[in-house]
Amino acid sequence: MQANKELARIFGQIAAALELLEANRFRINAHTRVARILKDMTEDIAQVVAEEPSTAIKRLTKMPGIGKATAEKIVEFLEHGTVTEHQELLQQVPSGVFDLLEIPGIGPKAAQAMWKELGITGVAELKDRLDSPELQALPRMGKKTIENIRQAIAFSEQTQNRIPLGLALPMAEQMVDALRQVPGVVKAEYAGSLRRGRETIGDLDFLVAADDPEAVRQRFTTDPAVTQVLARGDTKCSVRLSIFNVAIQADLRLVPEASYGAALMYFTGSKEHNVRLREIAIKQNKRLNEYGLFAGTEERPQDRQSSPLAVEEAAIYESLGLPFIEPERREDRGELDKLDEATSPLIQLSDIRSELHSHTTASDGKLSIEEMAQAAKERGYHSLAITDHSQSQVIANGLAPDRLRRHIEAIREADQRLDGITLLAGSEVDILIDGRLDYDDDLLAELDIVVASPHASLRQDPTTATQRLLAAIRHPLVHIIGHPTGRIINRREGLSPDMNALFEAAVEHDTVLELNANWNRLDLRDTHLRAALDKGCKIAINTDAHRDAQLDFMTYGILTARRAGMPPEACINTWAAEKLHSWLRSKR
DNA sequence: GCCGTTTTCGGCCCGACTGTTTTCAGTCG
Repeated sequence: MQANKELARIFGQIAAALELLEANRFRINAHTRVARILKDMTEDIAQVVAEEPSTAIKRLTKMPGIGKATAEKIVEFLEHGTVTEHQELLQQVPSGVFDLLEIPGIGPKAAQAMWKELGITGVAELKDRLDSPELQALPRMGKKTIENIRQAIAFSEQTQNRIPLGLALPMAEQMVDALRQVPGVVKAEYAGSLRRGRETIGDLDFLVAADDPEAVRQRFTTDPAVTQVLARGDTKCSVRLSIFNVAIQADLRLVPEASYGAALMYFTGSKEHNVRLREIAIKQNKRLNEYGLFAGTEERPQDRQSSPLAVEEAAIYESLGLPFIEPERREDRGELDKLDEATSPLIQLSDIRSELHSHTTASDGKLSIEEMAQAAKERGYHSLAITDHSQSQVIANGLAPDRLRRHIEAIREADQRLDGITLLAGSEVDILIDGRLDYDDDLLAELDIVVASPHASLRQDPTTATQRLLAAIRHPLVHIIGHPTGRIINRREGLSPDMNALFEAAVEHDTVLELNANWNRLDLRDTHLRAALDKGCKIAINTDAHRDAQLDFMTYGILTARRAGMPPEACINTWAAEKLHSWLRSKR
C-alpha cells in the first residue's frame, strides 16, 4: 500500500508543478484526479499491476479517470521507483515553492511570481520578506494581501491538520443552534464535508435562509469564538474560530429560501460529485448551479425570471434521472456510475441494538459494570459486552487470568440482578506481536465474547502485520477483530496489512471486523469498510466506551459506515438479541 | 490528459468575494 501513497504524492506534485508552469488546466485536473483515485483505493496498486506491462496498462485504463498516459506513469513507477516526468518537473520547480501553494490565499500565480521574480523558494523565506518593498511591488500584491498572507501563515502554523469529526461536529451544532435563534432565520444547517461525515474536517460550512440576513451576518461574525473575520460579503462570510484550542475556518452562506435546497446540495459537495452532476445536467441540456436546476444551458439562468425545474435535493436528483444519493455517499467514488448500489438503504443510528466493546473500572474505564449497563440500557440496547483489557496492557490495568475469572463472575452476577439488558462477559484481548492471543484458549472459551485487538508494535512491516492479524482472524474463539489497523487520526499511521487478505479470511472463518467508532480511531476507515462489505464481511460498530458519554461515539461510527454504503443487516449490532447470542455461541 | 448509445476531436462546472484595479484577475470551494 506504500506504493499507492507515494504515487498519489507524485501525481499531486506533478499537478502542482504543472500549475506553477501554467500548463493546460485540464491536464492539471487529470493528474489531480488520479492522485485522488490512488488515495481512495483499497487494493494495493502494486498487486493490480503485478503482471505484464501491456495487460497492466489495459487494466489500469479501465478505471475511470486513468488513461493511457497516467497508466504508463504508474507502471513506470512500479518498475523503476520513479516517474521521469515527475523528476524533470522537480528539476524545474524548487521543492519549497510547493509549500507556498499550501498557504490559503496563495495560488499558482502568486507563488510563481514570488519564486520567479524574487527567488522566494519556501515559506520561511517568504516570512522574512513579508515587509520588503519588492514583495509589495509584485502584481496584485498590496498591503491587505500581504497582511492576509501573514495571518494565513500564522494560522497554518497553528493548525497543520484537518480537525477530527468528533471535534468539528459539536462545534458546528453549537453554531447552528446559535444561528437558529437569530430572529428571522427560516432554515439553518451545516453542510460541507461535515454533512458528508468525513473523518476529518477542513472547514465548517453553514447555510442559512433568513428574512434579515444582516442580523445573521452580525451574529456569525461576532460569535465569541471568532478570532478573525476573513470576508464579509452579501451572501458569504468567512471567519476563523477557536474553541477549546481547536482552530478552524468557518464559512457562512446566506441564500434565499427559494434556492435553499440547491444551495445545500452545492455546499454539501463533494466538489467532485457536484462537477459530475453538472456534467450530467449539461448532457441533458440543463444547467445546475447553487440556485437550482434549469432548462437550457445559457449562463446565469437565475438572472432571468424563469423558474427552475427543481430546487430541493431530492427533486434535483429525480429531474436528472438519478436516485437520491445520501450526503455521505457524494464523493465521486462510483455512486454516479453504479446507480443500483447507490440506492441500497443505509444503516442509521436507530438500527443499533447493542454495544459489543466497552470498558469498566476493572481495567481503564471510569464506570462500574452496573453503571455501564444502565447507560447502555438508556440507549435502548438489548445487550452490552463488557470487554476489559487483557494482561499485557499493564498501563491500562489489564486483567491477569485470575482477575479475569473473578470479573467474569461479577459480570454474570450483575446480569442476574439487572432487567432489560443482557450483559455479555468478554475481553478485549491483545493480539501479541506474533499473532498469539494474550490468554490461553481454556480461559478464552469461558468468555461469551472475545474482541481481539492489536495495541503494541503498530509499526510492524505489512507482511508481519498481515500474518499477525490473520492468525487472530483464524482463531476459532475470536468473535471480533477490534480496531484492526490501530491507527490514530492525525497522530499514528497504524498497521498497513494486506486488507483484502484479511477480508477474505474474515469471511472464511466467520470473524467480524470492527469499525471502532471512537472519533480518534474510526478504524476500519470508510474505504476499507467499502471493500470489506464488497467481499461479504460482517462488521461490528463499537464505541470502545470508557465512560457513559462515549457510548454516543456511535454517531461517528454510523456516519463512517454510511460513507461505506453499509446496509443495516451487515452490522451485527443491529441484530435482534436471539440472533446475536446464537451467533456468539456458534464460536464456543 | 481524459472521454465518447449524438463524438476518436473538441469539449471539459459554476459562481462569490477580495483587493487591486479603473473593468477584472486570482483564489476559493
